[in-house]
Amino acid sequence: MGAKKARPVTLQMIADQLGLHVSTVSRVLHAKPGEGLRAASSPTVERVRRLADELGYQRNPHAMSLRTQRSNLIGVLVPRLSDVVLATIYEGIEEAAAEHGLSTFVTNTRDVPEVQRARTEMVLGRRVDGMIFGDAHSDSGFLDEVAARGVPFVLVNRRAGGHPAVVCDDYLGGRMVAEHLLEQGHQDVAVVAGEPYASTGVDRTGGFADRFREAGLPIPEHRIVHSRFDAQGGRAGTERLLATGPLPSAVFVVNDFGAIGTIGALRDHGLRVGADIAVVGFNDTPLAAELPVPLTTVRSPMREMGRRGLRQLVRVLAGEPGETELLRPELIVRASSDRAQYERLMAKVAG
Amino acid sequence: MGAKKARPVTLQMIADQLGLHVSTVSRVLHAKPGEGLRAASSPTVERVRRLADELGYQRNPHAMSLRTQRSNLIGVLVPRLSDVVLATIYEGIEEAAAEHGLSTFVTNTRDVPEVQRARTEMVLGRRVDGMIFGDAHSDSGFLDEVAARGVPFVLVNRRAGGHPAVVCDDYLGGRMVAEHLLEQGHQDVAVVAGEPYASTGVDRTGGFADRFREAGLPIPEHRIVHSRFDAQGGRAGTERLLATGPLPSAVFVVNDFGAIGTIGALRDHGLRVGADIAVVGFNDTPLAAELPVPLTTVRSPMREMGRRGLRQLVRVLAGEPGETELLRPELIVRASSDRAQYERLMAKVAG
DNA sequence: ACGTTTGGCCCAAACGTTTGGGTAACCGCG
DNA sequence: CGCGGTTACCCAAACGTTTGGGCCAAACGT
Repeated sequence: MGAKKARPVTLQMIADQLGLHVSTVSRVLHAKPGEGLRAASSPTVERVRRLADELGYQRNPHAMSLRTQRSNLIGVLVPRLSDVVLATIYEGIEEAAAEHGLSTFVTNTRDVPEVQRARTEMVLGRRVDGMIFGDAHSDSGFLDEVAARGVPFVLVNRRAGGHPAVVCDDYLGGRMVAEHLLEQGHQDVAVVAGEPYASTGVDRTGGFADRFREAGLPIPEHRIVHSRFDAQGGRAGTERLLATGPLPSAVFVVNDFGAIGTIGALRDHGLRVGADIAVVGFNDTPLAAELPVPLTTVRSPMREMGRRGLRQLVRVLAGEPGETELLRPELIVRASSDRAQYERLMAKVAG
Repeated sequence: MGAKKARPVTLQMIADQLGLHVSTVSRVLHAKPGEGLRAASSPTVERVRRLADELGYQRNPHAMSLRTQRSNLIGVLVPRLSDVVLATIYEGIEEAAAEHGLSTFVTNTRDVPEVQRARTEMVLGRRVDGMIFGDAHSDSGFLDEVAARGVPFVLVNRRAGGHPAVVCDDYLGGRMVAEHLLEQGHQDVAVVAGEPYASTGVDRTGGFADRFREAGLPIPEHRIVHSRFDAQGGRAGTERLLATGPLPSAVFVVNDFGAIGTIGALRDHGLRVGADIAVVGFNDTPLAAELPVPLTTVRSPMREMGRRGLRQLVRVLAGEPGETELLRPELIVRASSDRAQYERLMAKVAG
């Protein structure tokens, strides 16, 4: 039979064993360099330190949180963690949090406003020091309320209402895609634009449309459809596009997973991606490169976004003002929209 | 300017405002039905309840944890959350946890033993009530230690060393795939078997190989390669397979993401999945159905696995013995390995 | 020689709960 | 009228820290 779970070591035990007072031990073990210098003589400090890690002392976080009114906990809300984009951002957050001695709670809101509210309350009930929202909706009413309550937070992934946010420069990303398609000679293009409440899709679409307008090729209304961010959404959006007019020569789907759905829908209509029609996604998720016809997409620094989001939050917690950061995207051209690459690919398959 | 962050409401405040003692308020608000019935008269109970939610009272979890030595927190370790399989399992865990009034910490270990150790210590340092490991290695030394320390835990995703676990019946899943390929007439098959320390890959491969052996077609050593669980791994494993002999007629990749890499590698070699070679994955991740040639795979109840894992942990926390559960997988046949479906698909594209 | 500093530590309160044990007032009952 | 039993509370300790304020003795300054 295993060891019973022994009662954890406390400052008190250490103090008793050394004939010291608990406050002394506390200062020795936890005082930041600079204060608490006169807490104990250096031989005493040594004895305390030695005994502490001999016994495997670990500070009780509940007692500490209770006393200091600081939990070193932060809450993270995302639409869904099974979306690899959000999962990767969260990995960045968690990684950086650990480096700062913080722990994170993360939870799904499925983009449902009531769930966002409920989960926020529950997270706040856990007395987190701050929050990170990855699921902001552009009508920022809810976030305004949270801000008004004095809860420190930052946004990642999506921006909203001028709250401090760390996001990809989605507008620029959209422009880059447009630029690329223009270079490839496309004149009649369409967009599967994602959810209208998410700045990601809106900004990507905005940049894309602006660039085409500047090129004298404004994109008509009916060439832009909204959809969910998953494969099903991409598929449905694409079906709608195909139903409402002649075939465009290229389609920009604001999300790689949506693009997968688009590719499926095109296939169902007997269309060959890369030959009959160009497709471009966004985010450069790992599967983009591996598709039978590799997908052109825009790489967004997701992990870095998480890391920086956390760093911003730490700043806010320290009382500094939160800043908004725009991270630079990078266009990754592959066969789904590049004639030359496509030809080479086909040559290989045929050969 | 927003409201300053008001000091949260405490039992004390409620008690003072009502001329009651804090202990009375505590019992009124938190006593389980059955005890504390005689804590207060029903008009008093009413007054307390009303005031409490008028002021928006929320119990301070740190104070409670400190006093009761129970944190209602559980720690979850996974290889990586950006793997949609683990993310989905975690969603199940988190969902069920919320229903039980528990909160979860989750963190990545990247399957690196030192990281597993370090993160476990950090999680335990947060005084969680129990843990769920999704990253067990089959040499279960580390987990044995954790168990010996009296930490309550259960495993999900991968089993190891007889510790209570909730996993897919991977062996059966492997057999199902073999059965299917045998029916399709395959005689020379290969396996991309994943990491050798993960029971998932090992069991799937085991079931698959056993069934083929029973059919009188034992799979030679060189037809089984190990690899990482991601697309890169699948690609690398497949390259090795292709380099070491004649082309097999089918390849079983123990993970959908690996299969994506396999498909990419095959494409690079000018091979058409579904025509020149059959491919089967595992897990039925959302993209499997949406691939240009939809992927045959085995559906494993990932979310349910998470939910049940948490339920097992709750049982263990209640002092009952933890049980191991095997969840039933389901074969999903698609065009990547089914001649008829493939023909139909091609007919549509051509037509 | 005597006041002042400072080094090295102790004291005690406080953070917000929970919980085992009171204790008055009241009721019913014989 | 006296007594046991409720009913409706209150009391206080405890959980493990942190932190502002002591206090005593030794070292220092003049």
